[in-house]
This record gives sequence, C-alpha cells and structure tokens, in this order.
Amino acid sequence: MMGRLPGNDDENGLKKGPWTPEEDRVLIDYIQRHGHGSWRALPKLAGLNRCGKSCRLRWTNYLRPDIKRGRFSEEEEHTIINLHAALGNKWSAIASHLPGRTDNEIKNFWNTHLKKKLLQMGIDPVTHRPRTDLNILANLPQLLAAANFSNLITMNNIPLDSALMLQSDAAHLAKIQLLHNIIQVLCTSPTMEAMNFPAGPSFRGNYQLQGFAPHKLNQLQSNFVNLEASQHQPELSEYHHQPLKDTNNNNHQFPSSSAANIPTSTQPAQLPALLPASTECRTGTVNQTENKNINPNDISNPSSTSTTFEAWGDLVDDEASESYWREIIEQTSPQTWSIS
DNA sequence: AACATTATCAACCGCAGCCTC
DNA sequence: GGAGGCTGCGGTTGATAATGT
Repeated sequence: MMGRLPGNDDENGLKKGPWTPEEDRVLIDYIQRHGHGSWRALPKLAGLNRCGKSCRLRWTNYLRPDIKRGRFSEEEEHTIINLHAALGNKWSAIASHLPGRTDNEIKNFWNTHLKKKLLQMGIDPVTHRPRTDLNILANLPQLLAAANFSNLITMNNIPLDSALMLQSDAAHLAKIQLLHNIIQVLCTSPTMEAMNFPAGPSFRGNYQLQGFAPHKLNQLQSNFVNLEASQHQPELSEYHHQPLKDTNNNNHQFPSSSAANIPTSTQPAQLPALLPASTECRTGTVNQTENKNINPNDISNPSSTSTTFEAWGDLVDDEASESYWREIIEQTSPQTWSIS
C-alpha cells in the first residue's frame, strides 16, 4: 500500500516514494541520538538522501515510538465523529485528542470509513445533519439498514408482516422528512422571498411553481406540520390511515426545529433527528461551535438552496417518483397546489 | 484463473502561518 | 514592515491489496 512512484528521484537528486527499512533505521537512529532539530538539516546530518519534509512526515506518521497501530476502537470512532462535528477537517486538532493517532491516519480513516458510514445513515458528513439532497432516496435501503431496523424488529418481537409495514412507514417518513427540509429552505431563503419563489431552472420544469405567493408557502408549511403530526403517532403502521386534520389550531407558524416536535422514542427505526435545513438555523448552530471552520464555498452543503434545488430538479424529472410526490402534495393541500 | 473494480493508506504537494532577521 | 526560511496542515495521489465478476 504505497503511494507515489517507487524509488523516484526528484530534480535535486533526492529520493522520493516509499521508505526502505534501512532508511527507517537510519532516521530512527539519528533522532534517538540527536532529536530531530531542524528538519531541513536533518537528512544531511543523518546521511539520508531525502528532503527534510519527507523525513518529518515519515517520523510523525509512522516511526514515532508512541504511535498506536491497529484498528480504531468504537470509542475512538465516536470521538472522531464528535470532534469532526465541532472542528471540521482539523485533523491535527482531532488527533491531539486521540493519543497515539496521527492526523494522517485519522484523515484516512475518516475518508475511507466514517464518511461512508455517515452517508449510509443519511447524515451529511460535512454538516453532520440529516441529508436534504435527494440522493438520499437512492440510498433509502441502506439508510433503513443503518437505522438498525432488524434490531428494532427483534428487540420488540414485531411480527414479519408488521415489520414490512414498518419498513414502508419508515421509508415514507424519510421522504416526509426530506420534503420538510426542502420546504423549510424555500420558506427561509431571502432569495426565495425576494424572487417570489424558485429561481432555479429545475423549478421551471414540469411543475409550474414560480410566482408562488409567500402566503401559499405558509399554507404549505402548516399543511406540512399537519402531515408530520399525523405521521408521528406512536403506532407507526397506523399513520397511513390518520386523517389529515388541523391539529395546531390554525397556527401556521412553522416549527423552528422539528426535532423538538418529534419524541425520539417515537421516531421509527431511529432515523436521524430532523433538524432545520434553513441557512439561518444552520448558521446559528455553526456559531455555537466554530463558524470559521465552515467553508462558505462548500458546495456539498445539503442545506444550500442551490444544491437542494438541483436535487429537487432531479426529483421532478424522475418519472417514477413523480406520482409519489404528486400524491403527497395533493394530499397535503389539494386546494392550494396546482400542478400542471 | 483472469480480469475488473473498489478499498486502503503511505507519501507527496501546495499553501498558510509563524518566526527570525 | 516585509522578505525569506521553516514547519505544520489539509487535500490529493497512486501503488498495492482485497474483493467481485
């Protein structure tokens, strides 16, 4: 598992590529005797045909005696995830909390394992929030699996037919959560308000939604609250049959955080708690941690309106899912939505 | 068995920031 | 203050291993 061309020499005649055991021995021997001192001067003093940078990297990432080898423990895994949520890609800062682990090792572990793991759980590895991009729908089976669905079934002695219904419910709920986030983005985006709704070309596709007045969006929001309320009944398999009635006494205020409205215990299959997708809400949370670590150019941010709209465009172009969304939209508010 | 694809991770590159003069 | 050198950091690369077809 080596990187770069083996034995490749650069223009200065210095060796690049993987280190030989002999080079390792020379480097260890020198540092044990003299310390590393100036890295730039070290290779010459130690008799190595390497640049100082390469020596430093080899020492700090591989040869240092206090380096812990082997698999990351579950505890370390959780620590990395938590620290990454707070610090972002500050690998050296994260590594400082994990004795014996190097930033490079943690970075690799993140990119090869943890990132995928979070994605499969429906969590965006950049923001550590539930994904609002619609690619998540393609990964719904993995999402459900990651939600430890089988455990839920066996732990609760749920019969197979009920389990299947539960799975269908969970999939339904995941989509509901997704649509919720999209709508929240629409309703809190200053751009959207200024333009009286979607500017993205995707929105001018099959669904004639432009020119949507703000009060209609508010109505959609409140309808959505109702829909969510109907989905969050303790008996999951029953919610398909719940009538959509006004449960919030015509209060059309959209919840700032749906997580607060969803008792964790009733969330099916331990889906990630629904968090606000609006940029405002997100910024507020970021300020609580470390605002400076968020790259404003980060296009992978699932809460960004452009990304969400692009994803929406993908969705409305998808013939297979069109009927599903049409059903939800019409169910939610047949009198206020018009789909042409 | 042969080939293709995916995963892993050591090592490199470029840049930012610190330090010294 | 700013130029130059050095170090550390984060992103990326690419050879090899593992797995799939």
